[in-house]
Amino acid sequence: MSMSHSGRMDAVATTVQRYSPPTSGQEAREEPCWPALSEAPLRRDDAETLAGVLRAIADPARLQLISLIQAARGGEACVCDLVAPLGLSQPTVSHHLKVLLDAGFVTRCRRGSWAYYRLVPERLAALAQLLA
Amino acid sequence: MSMSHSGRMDAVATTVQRYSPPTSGQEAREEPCWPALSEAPLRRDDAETLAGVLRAIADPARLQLISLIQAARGGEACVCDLVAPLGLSQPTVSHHLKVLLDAGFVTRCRRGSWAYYRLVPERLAALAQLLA
DNA sequence: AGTTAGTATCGACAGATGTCGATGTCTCAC
DNA sequence: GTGAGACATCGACATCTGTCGATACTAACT
Repeated sequence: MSMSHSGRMDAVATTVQRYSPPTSGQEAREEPCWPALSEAPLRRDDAETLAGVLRAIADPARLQLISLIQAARGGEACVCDLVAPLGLSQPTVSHHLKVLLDAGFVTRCRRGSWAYYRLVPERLAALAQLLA
Repeated sequence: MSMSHSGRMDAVATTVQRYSPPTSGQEAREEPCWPALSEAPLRRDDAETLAGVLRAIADPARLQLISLIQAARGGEACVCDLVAPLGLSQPTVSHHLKVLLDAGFVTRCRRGSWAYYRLVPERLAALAQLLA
């Protein structure tokens, strides 16, 4: 409520469609405010954007990925640590991580030849607040 | 928090797969507790159940339905009131409402030849709490 | 009974999605 | 430079999903 809450979705849309990976590491970006679900009526394009974000986590493999990354030491995990627990092929895991990345639920950080993924808890929190 | 929070998913699963419509009207049922997303690691079947619930609302038409029902007078709306705002055919709207019904996000109550749908706000709230 | 109106179900179809093997890209070690 | 390992991308395929028109069902009203 302290921030402007009436911003439209356009800014969010671009953020969601392709979540720019932090080119140099950290994340220090505005967490966007979606229009609350209780603010009816929801416009069609707002609904599409919101549905896109929800669809990103409406998948068992991706939910397990979120869970695994959160539980990992240091709050980060690389792909090779996630393949076995999921029981899926490496390309498939990479694909799911990319979906989560594009939706802004995780960030990627390359170190050596490994790619470490971390959660963006504010993203989940924002979504939760929106549903409540 | 007052209720037992460590219940497994099995009971939930059946509730989710086919949400028994209140045969005689009211809703007075246990709202199930999913395993929190933060309680890692998430089992595969738990992830599937949770993903199923999320998929039910990860659709623009269904999000708009939720929004429209909530905004309707008396907190309820019949199908004929929802067809026009959504711009979809009546069978399609009926289909989406059934998805929401099966997932427990709405209840149905027939009065005359109309079918009135209401939200189950606890369902959304439970989902929100789970993501946070 | 017949008619009308509101919903639900069915069958079909196009488009989206999850999955994999094969291959490309990048980084490090030798 | 060569090779090996970690990850991403590509192409293909089967399955799932949203959508509609047609039709069946149900309740009210003549």
